[in-house]
Order: sequence, then structure tokens, then C-alpha cells
Amino acid sequence: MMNVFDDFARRGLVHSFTEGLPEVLANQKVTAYIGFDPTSDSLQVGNLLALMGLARLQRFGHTPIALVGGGTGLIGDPSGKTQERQLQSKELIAANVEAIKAQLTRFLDFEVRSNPARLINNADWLTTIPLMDFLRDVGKHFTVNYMIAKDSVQTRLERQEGISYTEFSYMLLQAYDFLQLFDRYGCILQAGGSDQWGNITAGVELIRRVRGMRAYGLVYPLVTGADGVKLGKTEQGTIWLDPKRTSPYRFYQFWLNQADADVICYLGYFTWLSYEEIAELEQAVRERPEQREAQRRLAREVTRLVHGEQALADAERASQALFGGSLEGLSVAEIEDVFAEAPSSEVPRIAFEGPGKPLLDLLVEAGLVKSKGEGRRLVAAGGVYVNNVRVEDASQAISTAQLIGGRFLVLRTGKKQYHLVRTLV
RNA sequence: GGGCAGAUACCCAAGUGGCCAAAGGGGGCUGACUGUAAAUCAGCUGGCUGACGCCUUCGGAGGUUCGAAUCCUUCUCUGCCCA
Repeated sequence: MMNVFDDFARRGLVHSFTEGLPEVLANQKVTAYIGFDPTSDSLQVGNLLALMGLARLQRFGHTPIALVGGGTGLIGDPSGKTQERQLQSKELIAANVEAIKAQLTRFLDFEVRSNPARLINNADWLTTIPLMDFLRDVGKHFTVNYMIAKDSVQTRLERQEGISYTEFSYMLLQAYDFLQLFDRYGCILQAGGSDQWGNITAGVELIRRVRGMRAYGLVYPLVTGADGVKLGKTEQGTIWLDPKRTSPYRFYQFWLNQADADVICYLGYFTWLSYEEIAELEQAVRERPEQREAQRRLAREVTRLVHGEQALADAERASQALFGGSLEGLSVAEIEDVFAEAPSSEVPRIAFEGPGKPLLDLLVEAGLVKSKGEGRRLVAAGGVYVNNVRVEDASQAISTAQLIGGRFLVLRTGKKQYHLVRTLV
């Protein structure tokens, strides 16, 4: 029977680990944790690897702890950051912690008897520990020399802006978290992204010094696409797990558009597909890349996991309508449905009567272009479509006759940017 | 506290009296080709206008000048050096 470490390794999830970890994971059931930053009210695609990591640990019989950084979030982790972070208010952090909790439940089983997942907030201990105690119990065990040697600190020291004492302390707080979880729950493994290596080993070190016990660390690789961009960061912004921030349709499209070079890797990272299935898809990518079977499967699996079966079905149907055929033949109800995900705006029907409403005004109001000048240029370049028909004349007005079912207008710029205009009586 | 250098559009960066809405690069957008890809090629990339043209913009404020991103004064900020 394969153990979770081998599974991680096979999926390319192991970047580095502390000595002895493979043996421990092979021979015993452990409690492990990963920290999540509450800097926003939603997790994002960048957190997915961590979520799946915990979920896999749980499936292999280990006990996962999701630690939400309600305390450390007040400080800000310098790892992977080149600039000092903005501090966020305590109220905001607390609200974010609650929102993130809700998202975690989609991935982890909190009910199972044998090894239920736990959700813990480090504000529980970080906001109450007296400074003197912290300095004596934690600070004493670290030399500044040790802390300065860490990568995350080094990169900041090399820069002009430097690093504040506050962020410099972050490592100790995270080490203290690990110690707390070790004491309270017998947690002996911390996982995280490769940028967390310094913080994680600091925790391992602290436990060894004050408890004389062995703890372990495991970091997964930083996921960047073939284009070198951090996964989940697109030109249009971050891809969130919250459907209110990133619609399931956009979410689905995000995965569908992954590069051939990345998709197989991602199937291993983000889905529960077996190695055999992944191998088959790999072959499919090689032999008939234009079919994009692997991307389709990836999009399906991840969208279902994050948003559920119904949202997946909607996203697929919308994708098919938008990229498959024309809008012709779609009923008003279907249009309403397909574009439920697309940005939309409302315009009084009156505006379209008589001479009609200038197209350029519509484009600007819909936010598809920033100015009429930009709209005019876009039309000249052939990048504007009304009801999926390319616009030739920028100065035209849209009249009631062009409204689909007398109610809708579908604006599009480029290949993918849709916007639905609803008319109001 | 003293000295020096600098602040230009989304980013980097040229421009040091009119030819500057401001070179070049990156990024972005659109098109062609494609697989809703990559690569490549082409166009666009301050606002208003059908167009001539007009308006706003080169850290802030004021000034010199027929005319200022460019010169002067002052303020703010950033970096470097000295104390």
C-alpha cells in the first residue's frame, strides 16, 4: 500500500522535506498542519495546492489541521514578498478568518470519527501571550544570526527598503504556532509552499530545543505556469475560490485555458484522478493536443471540487454556447441562463427606441472600453461584436430591432469578453 | 543637520526652451494564423471629435517667456555620501 509521501512525490508535490519524514509518514498516522493567510475574505487558486495537500493527508489516514492566521495575519509574512506589507485591521482579519473557514469545509472532512480535520485560529494564543513571556520562551531560542540567514530575510536585507522589525518577527510567531499545535494536538508535521521553508524549519528547531522532540517539515513547489506567472494570477486579477469574486464560469475557463506544458502536472496536483487516468490524458495531449482533453478534464474536476456539480454543469453549458456556436436559436431564457455569469448592465428600454442608443456609449457604460476613443479604435481593429456579429461601423446606434427577444443585447470585445445588456421597461 | 543625485504615461526609460500627447523597450488590447493554446506577424495603447482641431498630462505650488517636460523660486518625496 502506497503511503502519502510516495503519493506526494509521484505527483511532484515534494520540493523539500526534513530528514526522516518519509519513514514517519510510511509508518505512523500523524497530525499535520498548513497555515492559511487571512489577508482576504476568500482563498484563491494559489491556496489550492495546500488545500489538496491537507485533503490528501486526510485520505491517507492522517489528521489535518488548517491553521488560519488570525494572529499572524495582523503582522504579515515577509516570505516571498519584496516589499513591506500593509497592516490590516483586526476586525477585517477576523471577518476573513470566518469566510475562509467556510471554504475549507469543501475540502476537509470535519465529521469523520477516526481523523477529523480541525480548524484552528492562531489568534487563540498569539493575541494573548504577554510580550515578556514570548521573548523569554521563544525569542531566547533563536539567534539573530540564524534568523538573518533565512532566505526570506536575506532578500529583504539586500533591498533598500529593508524589512521592519515587525515582519522580521514573523518567523518566530510561526515557529511558536508549530510549538502550540505540537503541545495541544501532537502535531508533528508542518507543510507549506517552498517559500515557507525558513519559517517551517524554525518551528521544527523550536520544538527540538524546548521539548526535545522531533518534528518535520514538508514544502511543495511554487507553482508557476509555463509563462512563468504564479498560478492563479491573471491579467484580469486573481482567480478566487469564492464564486462571488470569480464566477464558476470564469473559474472553469481559467483551467480550460492552461498550457499543454502545465496541464498534466496540474492534474496531479489538483485532482483526485488516478495515475493511470493522468497517464492516458498525457498521451492524449501528445497525440491530439487540439482536442485539449486534459484541459477539459482538469477544468471539470477542479470546478466540481470547488463549486459543485450544478455550477460545473452551468459553466460547461455556457462555455459551449459561447464558444461552440452562435447565439442564434437560443431562447431568451437560455440567454439569461448562459450569461448569468457574465458581467451585465441594465439600460432603460426607452434608450433604444427611435434613433437608438449609440454603440460607443453602450461599450463605455458596460465597462468594456474606458473611453469612446478606445471603443472606436477597437471597432476599427475588428474587435467589437454585437450579438456575436462583428461591428463595422463605430458610430452606429443600437435600436430596439437588434434586441434579442426584445430584451437583451450581447456585447463582446475580442474573443472572450462578454457583456450582457438587459433592458428595463 | 550638511552635501549630491533624482521624481516623465501601466512599468522601465529617452527628452534639458518651440519640430512634444512626449523616442525606445516591456506590458496590455485587437486582428491574422490556430486548438478559447504557444510561437509568429500586423495595428492600437491620455480625453473629446466624422474630421480640421481642441482640452488635460512630464512630483506639488508659484514665476520667467510670445512659447516650458525642459529655465528660476519654493515645497514634498526618494536614493547616495558626510555628521
